[in-house]
Amino acid sequence: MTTAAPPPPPGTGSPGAGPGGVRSRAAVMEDVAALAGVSAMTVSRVLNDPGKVAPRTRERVLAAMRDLDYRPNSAARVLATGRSGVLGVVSFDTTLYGPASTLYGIERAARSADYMINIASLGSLTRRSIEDGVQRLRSQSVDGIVIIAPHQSAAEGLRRLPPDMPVVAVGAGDDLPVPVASVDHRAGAVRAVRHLLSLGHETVWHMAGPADWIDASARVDGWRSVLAEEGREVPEPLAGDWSARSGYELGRRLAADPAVTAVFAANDPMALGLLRALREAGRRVPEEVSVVGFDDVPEAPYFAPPLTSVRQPFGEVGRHAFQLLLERVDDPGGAPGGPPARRSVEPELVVRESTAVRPGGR
Amino acid sequence: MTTAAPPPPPGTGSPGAGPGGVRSRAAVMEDVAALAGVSAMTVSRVLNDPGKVAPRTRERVLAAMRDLDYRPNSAARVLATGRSGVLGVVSFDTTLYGPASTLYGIERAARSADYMINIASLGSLTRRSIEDGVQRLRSQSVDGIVIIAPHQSAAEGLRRLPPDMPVVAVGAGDDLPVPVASVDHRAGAVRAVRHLLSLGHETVWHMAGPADWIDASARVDGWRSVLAEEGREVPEPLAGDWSARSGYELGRRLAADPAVTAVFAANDPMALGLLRALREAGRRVPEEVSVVGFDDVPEAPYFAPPLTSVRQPFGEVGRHAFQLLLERVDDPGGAPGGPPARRSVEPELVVRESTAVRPGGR
DNA sequence: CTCGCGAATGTTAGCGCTAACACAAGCTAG
DNA sequence: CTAGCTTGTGTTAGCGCTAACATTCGCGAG
Repeated sequence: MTTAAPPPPPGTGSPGAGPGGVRSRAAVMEDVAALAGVSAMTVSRVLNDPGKVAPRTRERVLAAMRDLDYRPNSAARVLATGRSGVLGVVSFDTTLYGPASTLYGIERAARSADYMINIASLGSLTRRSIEDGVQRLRSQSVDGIVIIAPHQSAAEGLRRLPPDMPVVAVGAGDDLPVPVASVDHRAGAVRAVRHLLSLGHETVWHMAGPADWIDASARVDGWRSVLAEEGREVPEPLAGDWSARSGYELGRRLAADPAVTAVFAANDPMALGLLRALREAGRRVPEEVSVVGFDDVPEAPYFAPPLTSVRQPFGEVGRHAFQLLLERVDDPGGAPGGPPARRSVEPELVVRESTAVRPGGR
Repeated sequence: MTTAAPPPPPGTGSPGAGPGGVRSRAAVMEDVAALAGVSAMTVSRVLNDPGKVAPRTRERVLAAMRDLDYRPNSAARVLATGRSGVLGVVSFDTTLYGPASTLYGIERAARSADYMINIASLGSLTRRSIEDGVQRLRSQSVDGIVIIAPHQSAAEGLRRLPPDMPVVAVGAGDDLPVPVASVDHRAGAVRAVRHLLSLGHETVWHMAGPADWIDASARVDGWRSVLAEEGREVPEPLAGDWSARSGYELGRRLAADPAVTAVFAANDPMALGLLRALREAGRRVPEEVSVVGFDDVPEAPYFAPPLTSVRQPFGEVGRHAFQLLLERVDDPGGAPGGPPARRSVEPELVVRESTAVRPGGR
């Protein structure tokens, strides 16, 4: 636009005019320099290294910037420095509570460090689409990339990344070649299941997430390990797709089985679907069946009944991801050799009214 | 990084070597040109205007690009052309279902037109913070900005925008100086209220959103106008903050009033809170009280009971916003004089089990 | 009084790309 | 067989900024 557009029609006043002159295009560094009576380099220094400019000069330059409403052109800065102050985020379905909250956490952390966020959300979860997202961000000269895609396919995609681009992953597996910030899903599941066992239930059924999601399988692991450790029977887990709908459909199967007295659902929407299925089957919660969810969405306390759930500190995970990425950006070599950094947060069990002592229990 | 970093440790082969050498820095256009035996300009043309290059040459250039894994540097392109292929989105709390879904819709539309998305999410809704978000995006050289902030303060902020930046708003008021894509909240409220009246309810209570949100007041308007038109009593609306929590708290007041037989809640989470309050007060839904929500979140069919709600086509609104913005970007002058474009989508009422004929009614 | 040094500022060049024009062929029309 | 076009390609300059080096000035040490 700057050079291609014809000059504005004559007579259109003079927006952002300097003293006297008619200025119509946005001010550039040279304009500020001229107005302040210094060279462009000095203006640049005021922006990037104010200590190196004499206070009097600095004031003059700052005043000129204000007068002209000067705003540095980031493209030019990127071209000259190779750094953009922009981080890329690759994410799948930002409509889901988890990804959305994580993204939000990253964005807040980034903002406070004066970084901007470029998002590339994926239409599907495949190695290809992840690589494509990374490439699209790369060509935007982002300084680093956060990948929110706790999915098998992400793990594969992450192994074939360009080595010169700092990348961190959120909530992905343990054996990745990049730093990972995550919630300890396994520990969360352990807490949920222990809670149910402590209420006297013989065993705990599990409504899992999709098998190819890493969070989902970590929760299955945690659930299974507690049952094994305590010598309980391990029922076959049912796999849903995170949606309330799938929770409802699988829930009807569980509701029909009188042996089921405690269910650990892999997320809150599935737990909601399950609650409906139980209600329709005439099985009362928590009197006959106890239910625990995962996520602790803000609505969980208002489910029928209020849902006991494992709270995921998404905001904190987002902050950690940002921190890890920043470390990589500032030190691109970064601890080569050793395994990449992990930063993991323990989720917390929030007990509400959907869990109770087993009917006829201890 | 490019120029500032110290040279790589010796032994890593010569960076950017010619044929036969080890190449370490990313390839640039000049490298591709050399390999293909043409000038950089021809490479540029292959990228931007392939028709102007002879087929044989084009093939050679494309092959060279592949060989070198060449990826154009967008910063340089921006600097040279003034266009970035990036759109900015200013949004408030992308954790909420509405903004998140709209953002997602915009992102999908943008991706299919090869645009990238830069987000600036706001910590608070004030004129200042909106202007700040716009400025941060502007300095990133975005081609245009979508503002998702259906709030009074946005309206104020929008009036003082730089005139040279294409901006569209999502779901904001009617009298804005920029194009607006939105859901017709008023029509949605009208449908909800008419539905309740058609079931025989004498009148309909309203649990509103925050008064300074434009969607909220449009829904209040719709609700009030139907009642007025039909000559019904208009109860005082109760204003919440969109959260299930506020729905619960206000809901307790409504639940205590035996005159209340039908409530229209301004969104689904508030309706959820209300459902809990009614349940706790022993008032059965829908036998004693009918409830309608707004948004139709994916979980609404699994509430207790499944919630009748007004479905907002967020994805479609996102697409419209993107379209409007694209029109502005391609034609910056764009219909000056006349009022800016509006594109509004009618929401749809989805009837489920939370509404029924008034107790003892016709 | 002169040298040297640090602080403040200026100059030059170049980041990678594309607009605008220049040029070299090959062609058709007169 | 030359003017005049079209087609394909190259050359030059510059987008706005900053790294690296160059210059100027003032001041205390020798």
